[in-house]
Amino acid sequence: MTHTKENYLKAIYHLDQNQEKISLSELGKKMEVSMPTVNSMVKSLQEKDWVIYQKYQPLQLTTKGKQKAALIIRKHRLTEMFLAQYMGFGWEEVHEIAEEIEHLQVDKFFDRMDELLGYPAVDPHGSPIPDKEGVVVAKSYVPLSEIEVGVQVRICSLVKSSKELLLYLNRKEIALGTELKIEKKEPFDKSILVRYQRPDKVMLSHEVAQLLLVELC
Amino acid sequence: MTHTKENYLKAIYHLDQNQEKISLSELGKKMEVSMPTVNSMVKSLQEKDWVIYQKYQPLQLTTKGKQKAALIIRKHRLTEMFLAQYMGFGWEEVHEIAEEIEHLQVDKFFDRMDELLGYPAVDPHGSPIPDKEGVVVAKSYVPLSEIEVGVQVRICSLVKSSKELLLYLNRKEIALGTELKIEKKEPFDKSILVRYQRPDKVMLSHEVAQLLLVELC
DNA sequence: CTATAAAGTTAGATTAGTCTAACAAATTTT
DNA sequence: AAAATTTGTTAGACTAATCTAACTTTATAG
Ligand SMILES: [Mn+2]
Ligand SMILES: [Mn+2]
Ligand SMILES: [Mn+2]
Ligand SMILES: [Mn+2]
Repeated sequence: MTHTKENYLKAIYHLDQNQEKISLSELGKKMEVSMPTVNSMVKSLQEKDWVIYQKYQPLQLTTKGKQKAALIIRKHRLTEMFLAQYMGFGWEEVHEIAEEIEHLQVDKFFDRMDELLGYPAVDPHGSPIPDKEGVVVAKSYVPLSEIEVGVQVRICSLVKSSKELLLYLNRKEIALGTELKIEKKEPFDKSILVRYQRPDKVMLSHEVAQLLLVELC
Repeated sequence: MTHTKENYLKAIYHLDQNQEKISLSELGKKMEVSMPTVNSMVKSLQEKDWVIYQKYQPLQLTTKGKQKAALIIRKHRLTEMFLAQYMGFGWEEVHEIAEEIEHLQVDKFFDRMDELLGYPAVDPHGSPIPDKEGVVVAKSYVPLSEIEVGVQVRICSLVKSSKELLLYLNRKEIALGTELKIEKKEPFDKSILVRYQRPDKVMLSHEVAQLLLVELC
């Protein structure tokens, strides 16, 4: 399995999480390649039994493909955790580096990271780390946008951890584990006013609140 | 620059250290590829101005090529040091892992390792780490085999750090920094008897003694 | 100084991953 | 239902890295 195919498989896996059916054009967009490229790639992924594909039909990951993808994601997330915990990188820096490291073939390296980290369950963005069999145990959190006024919650994960969001949260001093209380909800734009370890109350847009996954506390 | 070309360049660099002239067949042997493969590769390395090459003539690294190679070796050795110091890998394990990691393109990662390690000058086998400009400052040590009886020395580096040698040294409890005194030299097979932090004296073959680079202490 | 052997080259093929251009099928809009 | 748009396919080309087979040049050994 090549570096390239691993990235396709991961992309398909992530698309699979959000939609049931995966179109070639979506995959092409995500991978930033032309349609003929994606077309020939899915044929070759099919030959390895990682996807099911028929002309003009949407793409589907096989169980085998899902597992393969999960194992790459395991490497990715373990790496992110290691970069954050052991090397002092910020949560907004780790993804880019892990994107390369995830393709290393030497298992020893990832096993040692796992051990040093004490077998972590989640990455620095709160996403679950698949186990060595490729099984993912994901907790079901609720978007902050759906919490009622007066309730106290803890930030546990993010829907999409784009660098921009992470830098925004840094500026607001919001991190995983931050506990906050909903002070007020503005019906007009659905923005919310929250209070946490800062002196002043902070306003969060609906857009942001939708991306923050929380649990009650 | 691809992963593959980086490995060729490194191989040429290492051959260059030992011999003046580098033949394609040697390079082919080192890289475990056929002669036509090595032939077409050197042509392509030449186009990038990393080597000088003319039909039927031995290969030569350009200054540019030497620098490129040194920067890859910098990544390799920094990685080895990090694996040993921060992740608890043995000196016999690090090379194989570093062989993969050295190709990562993300400079941030290597810079952070360098910083965390306190800008080390040598790798876990005592080989010098080239600086960010690709300049190598190599100390000139002496093989243990050339030291006279009665002299006290410190092991500082190895001529060739094969896994087999490293495991042998582990068994003998010899590491970088080990200080030893030559007790006796056997003229017949040039083996030497040494004493160090062990209760008993230890016999080292000429073969081994040639590979251990020492300085007086 | 010829005859082998070793080293190096060329030609041609293969696989992986990519592209553009041209066309076809499916979907959406009018 | 026809037209327009989007989506997907095919054909053909390119680069990188590799191989085998056949040949040539250079080196070595009688
Ligand atoms: Mn990530
Ligand atoms: Mn990747
Ligand atoms: Mn090494
Ligand atoms: Mn390598």
